[in-house]
Amino acid sequence: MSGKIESSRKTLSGAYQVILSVDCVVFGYDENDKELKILLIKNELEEFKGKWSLLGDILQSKETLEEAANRVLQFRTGLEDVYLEEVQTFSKPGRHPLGRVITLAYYSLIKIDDYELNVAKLDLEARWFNIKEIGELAFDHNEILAVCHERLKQRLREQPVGFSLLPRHFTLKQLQNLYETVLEVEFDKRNFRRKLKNMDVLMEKDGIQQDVAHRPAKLYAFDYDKYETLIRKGRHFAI
Amino acid sequence: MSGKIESSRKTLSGAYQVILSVDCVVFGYDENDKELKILLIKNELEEFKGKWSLLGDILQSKETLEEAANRVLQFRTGLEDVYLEEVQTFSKPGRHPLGRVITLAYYSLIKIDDYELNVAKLDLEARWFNIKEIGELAFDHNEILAVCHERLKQRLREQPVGFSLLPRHFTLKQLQNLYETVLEVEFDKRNFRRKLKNMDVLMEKDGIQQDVAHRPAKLYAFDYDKYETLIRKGRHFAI
DNA sequence: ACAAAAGTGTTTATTATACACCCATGT
DNA sequence: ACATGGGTGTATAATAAACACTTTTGT
Repeated sequence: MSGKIESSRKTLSGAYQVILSVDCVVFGYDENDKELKILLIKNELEEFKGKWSLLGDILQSKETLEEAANRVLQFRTGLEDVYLEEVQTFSKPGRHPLGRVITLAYYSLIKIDDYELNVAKLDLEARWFNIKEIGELAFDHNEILAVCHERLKQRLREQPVGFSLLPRHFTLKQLQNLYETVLEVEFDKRNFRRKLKNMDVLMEKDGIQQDVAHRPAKLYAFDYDKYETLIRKGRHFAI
Repeated sequence: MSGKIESSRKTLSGAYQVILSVDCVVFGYDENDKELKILLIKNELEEFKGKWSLLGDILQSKETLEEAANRVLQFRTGLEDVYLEEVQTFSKPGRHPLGRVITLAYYSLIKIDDYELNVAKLDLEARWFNIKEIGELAFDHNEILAVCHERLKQRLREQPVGFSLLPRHFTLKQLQNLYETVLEVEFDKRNFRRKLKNMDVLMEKDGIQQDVAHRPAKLYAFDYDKYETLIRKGRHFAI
């Protein structure tokens, strides 16, 4: 490795340049199958014929990386204002067969129902995959997926991000199912509910669950103001 | 923002390219003054005359970003194998006055004593600054510093990274001082020691503190094997 | 003998865990 | 009436927090 330091120069002319891309692991939670899913598209490069890829694109000149990631999400899902978090770079010199492309991995959480509403309009070649049944992806996307999945699990335990995967109104059982599925653990129903009640970050909604063949459950929504109050008190969200 | 998606193309020719740099917030802990310090160098661009900068450089063709960050650290401090963590990108189009330069922020933890040993050899224009007395830096480096400082505090609470800021052998008081300085809180001595004892991640060393005008304290070192055992048991390091 | 920091236990409050039954609804 | 999931409380264990004195060393 060279020990030379380039930034001592007073001009940028001739400096080594790269193509920067963003790749986004789009997570969705399927309540029927109780599965965590990710959205993939067919890759178009000869080198990766038949393989699936994460949603990505090359950074454009007038946007930040986060804006690029949002643009990709908007284009591929029709959704705006989705939860998006930068994860890390993948910069091995050989990771792209056609040249030096360095990618920034993001993960995103979307309400799978909202997405389904947009599919018809978008005429997509995208598909949802159960995260447990992902084969070999293009590029280093399996590695990116693994890192993002790990990050999601970590965040889910310490930040109120899970609500981004559920409909706006949900039952406590749905919330518990989500946590159990993604974290691959089981929680005691009473303790889980007590924990939520003690943190006091949910608001009760008026309606109740519809069309179920048993006692309908109460509906809740995440209450951001209550969450801020929790944080102001120096407490943390934790499951 | 354009809604076009470029990655559908089957070639990279003509794609928008950028200069990628790494910038590293180098933290050191000064035991005498009980201060968290960072290492800065004089900026050389006309636009930032007299301002100080983080340690950085432009990514070269055959290295990863992490390798670039290590190269910068090696060049500027003479140290290898220092703790280094990727934090986040800074990609606003106008952040560099001479062109589109996107930077990857890292933070690094070094043993300030080791560094001092190397200063003579290196003939550096670098200086340590108390993190509480940082003025206006070049570029968006104040923002980068703030984000990295926040990240350090967070890591210090949940990961055994603090030991990278202390000499290999340290007293429990030194460790507590470090935590109190960086986190800006105070801990009860007995509770702090009990917590460390219960986690069982330290090994006792044979020697004792030298040249102090009071009862000399026992010396300890971080024990990575014990830490791994802790993790294997499903427990976490936390202060 | 004095100064200065090292080292050490107990009590109390808080939080986490384990565990089982009755309730409301649709069929 | 029965099947299905909804909803609730208590006892115990583990962890965190608050708090003060004796010990060892150098001067």
